Amino acid sequence: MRHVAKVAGVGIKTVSRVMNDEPDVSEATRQRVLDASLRLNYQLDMVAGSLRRPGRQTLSIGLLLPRVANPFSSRLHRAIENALTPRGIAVFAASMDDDPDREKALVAAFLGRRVDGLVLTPIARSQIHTIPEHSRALPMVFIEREPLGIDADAVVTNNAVAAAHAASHLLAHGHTRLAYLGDRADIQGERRRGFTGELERAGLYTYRIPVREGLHNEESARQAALELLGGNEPPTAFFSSQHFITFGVIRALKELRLSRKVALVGFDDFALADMMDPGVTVIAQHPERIGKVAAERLLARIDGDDRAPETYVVPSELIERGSGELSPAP
Amino acid sequence: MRHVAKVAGVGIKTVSRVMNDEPDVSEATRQRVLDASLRLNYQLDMVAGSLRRPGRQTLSIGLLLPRVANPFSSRLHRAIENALTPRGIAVFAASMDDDPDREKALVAAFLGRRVDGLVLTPIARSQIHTIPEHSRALPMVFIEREPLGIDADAVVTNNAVAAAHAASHLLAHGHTRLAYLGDRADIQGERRRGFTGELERAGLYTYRIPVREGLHNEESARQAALELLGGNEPPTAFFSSQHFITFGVIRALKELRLSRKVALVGFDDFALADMMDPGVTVIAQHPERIGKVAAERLLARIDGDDRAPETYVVPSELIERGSGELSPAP
DNA sequence: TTGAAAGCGCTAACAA
DNA sequence: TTGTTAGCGCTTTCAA
Repeated sequence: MRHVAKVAGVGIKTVSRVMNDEPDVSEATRQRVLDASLRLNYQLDMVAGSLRRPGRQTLSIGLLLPRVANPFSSRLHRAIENALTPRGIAVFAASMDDDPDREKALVAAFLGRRVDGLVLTPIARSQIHTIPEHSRALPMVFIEREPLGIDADAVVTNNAVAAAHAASHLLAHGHTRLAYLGDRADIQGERRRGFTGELERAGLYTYRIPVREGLHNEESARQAALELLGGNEPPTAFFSSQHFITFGVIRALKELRLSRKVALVGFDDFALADMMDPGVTVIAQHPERIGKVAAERLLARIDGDDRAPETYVVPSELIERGSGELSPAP
Repeated sequence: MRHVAKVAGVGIKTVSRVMNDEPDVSEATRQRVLDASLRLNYQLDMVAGSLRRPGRQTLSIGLLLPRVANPFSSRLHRAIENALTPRGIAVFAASMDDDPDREKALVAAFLGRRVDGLVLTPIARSQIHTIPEHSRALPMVFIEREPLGIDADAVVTNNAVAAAHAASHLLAHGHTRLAYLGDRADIQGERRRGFTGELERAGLYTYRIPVREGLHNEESARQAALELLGGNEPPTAFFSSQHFITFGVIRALKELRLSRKVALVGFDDFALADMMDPGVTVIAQHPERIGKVAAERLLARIDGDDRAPETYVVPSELIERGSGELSPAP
């Protein structure tokens, strides 16, 4: 920049003004500076600039996802990118892999890079240990789960209501022997409670409803489904709390040729769900909407909004495709 | 940092040494500095540090993907993250949406943030206009396509060979009326040439092979497939150059109840491909492998490797699942 | 409208 | 082993 100033025959501050499109520069000097910067292949250094700028903004944010390659995460990522790119904000993205230590390390890495804000899907039960004290005031938005031990906005799906809806949907089709398959009990507890709560309200003995949690992948979900279907009093309907669990159930049902006999409602929509046989009824979350709301909240906080933190609930949608509308064999 | 130094009663450089785990600090002073930094909630500022470090490394790279939410992109992203996180390098990710202007703007945004390297899946035909002159020497790795107008490493799938393999696979099952459905002719030209080239070698009149390109989404692929199937001399086998085109063909075949009559081989594997009816035969790329190689090349370049750039070819794999093994009706 | 000086938080080089 | 000084490239402040 100093070099450009010299070549253009102006002061260094004038170059800064031109590069940042600040007013009060005569068109003539503007042109001279632009010419010089082009000739010298000059490019403004945002990193150095952020050091002196008030608030030290870096125009970057950190995004902590369960896994960048998981479809829900990546759609969320995209929605957030869409909202931030127009403001010139770049996104650091990282995967946490259900590992609280990794979550903590990644938060530290982003804080060290002086991001202007953080969007995170928390893994750790409480954020007291993941967010160091000196950064509690950093603009932050939590997704999927409200923060514990920290005050910040959150954007969540209506998990309990949606799961209850799935339960009543299956009840309405005549099922009384239902089963719940889920991942981590702490994270997806809302879904389980919504589901079993509704069954209880309907007068079912919930202790007779098998609840299998801690299913971390497609294969363990498949195993769990096979086991239940092989037991006595096998379920006539499944509810799965996550897309890969749904995949496991689909496999189990297909293997046993029960796809058209046993009902299934899965949380999370997925590609080609309607092309399966039968089509898979799902509760579709709206990652695009969730990401958009989260990004907007983050921007508002970055812009100084200091209202009390709120939790925003984004409704999901039950999409009937066949598998959830099967009735139990008489 | 100055503050921590004062509280610990040491020089500022000693604090720097401790925070960066440099040697030659006595355990006693180390502890005093650590105590002080904890008491003051101090956190090292990497942004400021990068300003003075030799080579000005920021420990961040830019990753330019077609779309972060597309499964191929996000798996690639994950593989790159896996290779770079252990080195403490953070990843800026962004979507280009097939828009050369956006590509250029994002490159500029990352360069302005002084990333240590760039991984990109180029959209623009030539990179002369997207990579400004002053950054031609920045460590860079191209994915899916070799760079034009710039010298850099590239990592690609064996597109032509794989597509030729798909062609011979379909020929071996007795097909003579085949069709090719593809996205952008410039980007996926290798696949088309590999496919039609093999048919030519087998003695087919390739001018009679319908080639539909420019299919930008599932719906246009579906339309194209429906049209071909409704014409005279409908194809008995399809080759699709990309996962969403495969989806469109699957839809078209299902609508016409031809899923078990007309063969299909799709480029790119996808979730539940084996659960379709019939299972979908695909050429599976290995984004994990591609990403790993790309990240390793980038790290090598960052570490000063200055050998002549090379193109690395990562083999793909034809996975038989049924749809590609159907024979034409006699 | 323009420019000079100070300093953001840090690390390299060198001195003690 | 420790500390001092200079300066990375920029923007702010303030003076011209």
